[in-house]
Amino acid sequence: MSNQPGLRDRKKAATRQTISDVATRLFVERGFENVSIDEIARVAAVARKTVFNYFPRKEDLLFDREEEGRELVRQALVARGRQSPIHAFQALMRTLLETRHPLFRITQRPIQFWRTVAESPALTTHARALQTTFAEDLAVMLCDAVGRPHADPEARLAAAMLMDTLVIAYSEALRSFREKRKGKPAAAFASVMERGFIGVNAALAGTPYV
Amino acid sequence: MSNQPGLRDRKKAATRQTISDVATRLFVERGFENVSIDEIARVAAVARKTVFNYFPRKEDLLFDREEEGRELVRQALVARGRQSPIHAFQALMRTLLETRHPLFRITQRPIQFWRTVAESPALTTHARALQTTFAEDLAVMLCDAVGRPHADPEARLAAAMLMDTLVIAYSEALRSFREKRKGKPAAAFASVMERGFIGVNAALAGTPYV
DNA sequence: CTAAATCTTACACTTAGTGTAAGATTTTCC
DNA sequence: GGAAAATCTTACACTAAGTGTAAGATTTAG
Repeated sequence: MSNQPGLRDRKKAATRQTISDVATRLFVERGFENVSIDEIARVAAVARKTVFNYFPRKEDLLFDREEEGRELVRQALVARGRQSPIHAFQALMRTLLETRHPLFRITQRPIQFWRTVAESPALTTHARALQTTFAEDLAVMLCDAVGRPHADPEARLAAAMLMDTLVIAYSEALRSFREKRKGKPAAAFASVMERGFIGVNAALAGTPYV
Repeated sequence: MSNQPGLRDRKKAATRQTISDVATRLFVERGFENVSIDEIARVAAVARKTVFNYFPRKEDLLFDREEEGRELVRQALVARGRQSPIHAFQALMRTLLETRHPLFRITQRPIQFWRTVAESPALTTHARALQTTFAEDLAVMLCDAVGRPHADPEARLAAAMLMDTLVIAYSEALRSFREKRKGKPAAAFASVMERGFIGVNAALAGTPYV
């Protein structure tokens, strides 16, 4: 089963990457609404339809790395041993922050990225939708971890609160980075995160999730 | 200053209502994506552009009563006396539930409404965006109540968690209504709500909000 | 090397949403 | 009561996102 990528797959990956790179650059430079798919296709030297082949919606051109975080959490939940799922999740987040994982690292790139998002209503809406989708997926993972049906409201509550916590903590880290003075971004992140975790643990007390 | 509505305003209100009614009926009957603005304009006997005059986006044709809840919360927060803002908010929600306020009442109409939303990706996304917007507005109100700057992460955390709680509680009430057997919807609502409130109060302990 | 599978492309089409200016109606003010 | 100002509706033209289809090009399999 030594399945090397093959020429076709390599070309596809290259095309996809080219389109994504061109689009991201143009969006950051000139704003999401001021760049048309036609222009992206032209600059990437590809047909308009090809852009839609890889990215069904215009917003997908920018948000292209969602699966990473999901997979990280999934792994941590299956390998959690005797820990409760929520504690495993919280431990993972603390580890990612302390080890300066790329997803949590604050540099100029994410600053630019999120400024571009904030300046576009469509992108802001899409980011919110992604957050909710992620929370729903997390809820399903939590249900699976304790063997409850997928619609369990306790899991949904936990997942939603955890995502809120992380999103707000991250946005505080970004702000702390922009306003140089007040301490390190990681400290701002941890401060909000620990407060949120306290809330989640209290809300879920007495359930198998915590 | 006895400013009665006047003919023009009455006509405007009537036109707006007609368009909204026609649109809602068609969406519920045939699905959001299967009804075009052209058709709504035709059935409502109005120009296409007039539809956009009243409802800038297609989604706005369905979500037309957002301001009510906001105003309810605003009132409760200014008239809260010596209560903390979060307790005032929670007390308001309990009252609305116990007094069977229209916004919380579960009948066939909201069931249909939310089924229509659930069947359309665009509407689902829009509903999520509205939830987040509401949470942000609530955060600002909380900040104002205790005299802190608007971006305070503690207020944002509290507001986001409160909104999650209410949305999930409401969706459980809807479900309890659909699956007749298990108890009254209000009980399902209260159960999730009280759990969420415990979490929020724990997360915000030690702050002026609680 | 040929045939099947797959990717890219060109073309045509639907629909959301915007801009503009002209026509119709309401309000205001003399 | 009537003319002018303000406002609403409408027609028209336009941009851009997103979809469907079928033909051409390229890679893969046998």
